[in-house]
Amino acid sequence: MTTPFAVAGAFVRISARTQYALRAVTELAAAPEGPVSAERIAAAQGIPRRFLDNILLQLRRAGLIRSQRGPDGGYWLAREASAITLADVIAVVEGWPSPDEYPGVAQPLADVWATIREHEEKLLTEITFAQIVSA
Amino acid sequence: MTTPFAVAGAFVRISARTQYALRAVTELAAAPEGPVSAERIAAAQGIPRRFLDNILLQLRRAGLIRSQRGPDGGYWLAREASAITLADVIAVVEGWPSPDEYPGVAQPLADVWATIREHEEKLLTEITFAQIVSA
DNA sequence: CACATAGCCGACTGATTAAGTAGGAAATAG
DNA sequence: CTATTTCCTACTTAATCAGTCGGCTATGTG
Repeated sequence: MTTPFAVAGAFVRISARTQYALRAVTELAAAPEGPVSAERIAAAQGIPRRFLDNILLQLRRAGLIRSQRGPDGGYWLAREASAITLADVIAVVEGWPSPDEYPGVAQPLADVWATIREHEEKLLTEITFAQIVSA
Repeated sequence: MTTPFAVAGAFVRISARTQYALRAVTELAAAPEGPVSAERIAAAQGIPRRFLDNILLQLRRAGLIRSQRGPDGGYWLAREASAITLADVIAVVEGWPSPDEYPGVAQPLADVWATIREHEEKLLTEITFAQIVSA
């Protein structure tokens, strides 16, 4: 990753951390029953190993995934893939920020952002990882 | 602006520079005939003066606004407000980057970003500053 | 029990970008 | 000629991101 932000549009910036998180969860959703090691996820998705540890830890603390230590340990989804949305993951690693104010005549701009945000939010809360892996 | 990014959503991040640019153009769109000084814009929109200079320069070089030096000089729109879209301004200060690849099973995620991006782009290229100031 | 495996955890570093500043030069109106 | 206001390059500072480090803790196997 050369640029700090991977990008999908002028405004739509997705941090490497968020992408990695989404991809890791996707990997878990696609895996058969049983734990998947961080090592395997890292290899499959080309994610720096130590960084991934870090992210998986965060996801586990948030209750999205579970883990098991020791040999043949690893990670798995805490709920079914059909019950985890993209928004769930994003909320954990990025948080959902709140909009800010616009002075005077520029106030209507805020409505535009709100529209974009709502659309984004709708999409992300509707798409589950079950859909992602079956696409 | 305390945070580096003002934010409209989890992914939709708008830099201060871009916001200032949009607000400055909005100010020009709302103003009566004749030049508006950077000083006035800065005051009306709470934009750091020197920073604004910088941004206005960029907008002028891109041909979106025109300027006049000296007393009672200032800036005005190069075209009618109804012929300048939000996307025009954003393209100048941010540019429109291209999407990137997703490995293996996570590939469908790219489609989601694409959807978000398309919606965003559609909106931004449709909304003009005439609409903003009359909202 | 020893040992290998694999997750757990906080702190830290380096690079990049964003945000804003500085110092003046060049025009233009009165 | 003086005040005003834009023009322009370069610089400084602060934040964030991306990724690393070192070591600890749990757990299955022989």
